[in-house]
Amino acid sequence: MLAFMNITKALADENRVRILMALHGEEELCVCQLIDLLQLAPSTVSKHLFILRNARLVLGRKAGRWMYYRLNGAAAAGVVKEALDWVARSVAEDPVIHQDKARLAAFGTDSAQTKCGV
Amino acid sequence: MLAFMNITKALADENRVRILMALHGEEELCVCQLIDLLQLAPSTVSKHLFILRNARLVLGRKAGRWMYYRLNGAAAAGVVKEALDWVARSVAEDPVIHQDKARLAAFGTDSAQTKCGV
DNA sequence: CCTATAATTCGTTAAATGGCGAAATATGAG
DNA sequence: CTCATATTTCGCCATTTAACGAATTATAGG
Repeated sequence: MLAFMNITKALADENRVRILMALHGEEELCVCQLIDLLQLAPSTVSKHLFILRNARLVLGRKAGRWMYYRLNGAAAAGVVKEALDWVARSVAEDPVIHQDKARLAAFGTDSAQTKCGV
Repeated sequence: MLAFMNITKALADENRVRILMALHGEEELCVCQLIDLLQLAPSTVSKHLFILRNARLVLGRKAGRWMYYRLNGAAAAGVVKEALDWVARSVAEDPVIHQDKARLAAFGTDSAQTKCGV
């Protein structure tokens, strides 16, 4: 029950759902990209990522100075996988999510914004 | 997004998950049975039910002095149905939920506890 | 070694949440 | 009508949560 409640609590925040959906489109993203996307303080985004990691919804990989996050996919428990699928199906068409995807695509082509060498 | 966040916020409380799972086993339950199950003040349970109803996870039916609640099943939107299925699959084996089911079954046979004529 | 940068941890603050009891509402019984 | 009962609404309090900035940690580069 604890693991399940960690997941539902993690999903009960719009910014964390936006993070999950941003990762749903991309292979992985570094923290600075998520900071740029959500327009929140680095410490705030870091805490959100801690909560998502704690719920096993995302996985982190450290590479030099940068920390990359991705969805917990194949290795994830059934509960986690189903949660991620449900979220993706439910908000894929949402305007906020679409806007985020467009913004992320812009980062990709705009070399000035690409700080972390992605 | 608002509707989806209403669902995730509704699921982010253990007592509300217990209510959903109690309803998953039974056709419908009246508020007094849920009060007895959760051992919470009537006003507290009522607020939880409001939140679940607001998220469209449950439906209410008034019958005389009693209010009966049931899961929002066939009539529910896809998001809601998938949420309920995910919850059921995820916590069906949880000891707390099992205990609740046993307790509910006891209510059924113990006529002293059965206040609302079910 | 020293500096700059990415990310996290810590401490604080404002807002949201869950709990209760009291009061209000609605309905059935006498 | 009046009383008792089931439920909800309201007001309050304690706890949790999301946000920030400052301080800390880790790493790359000069």
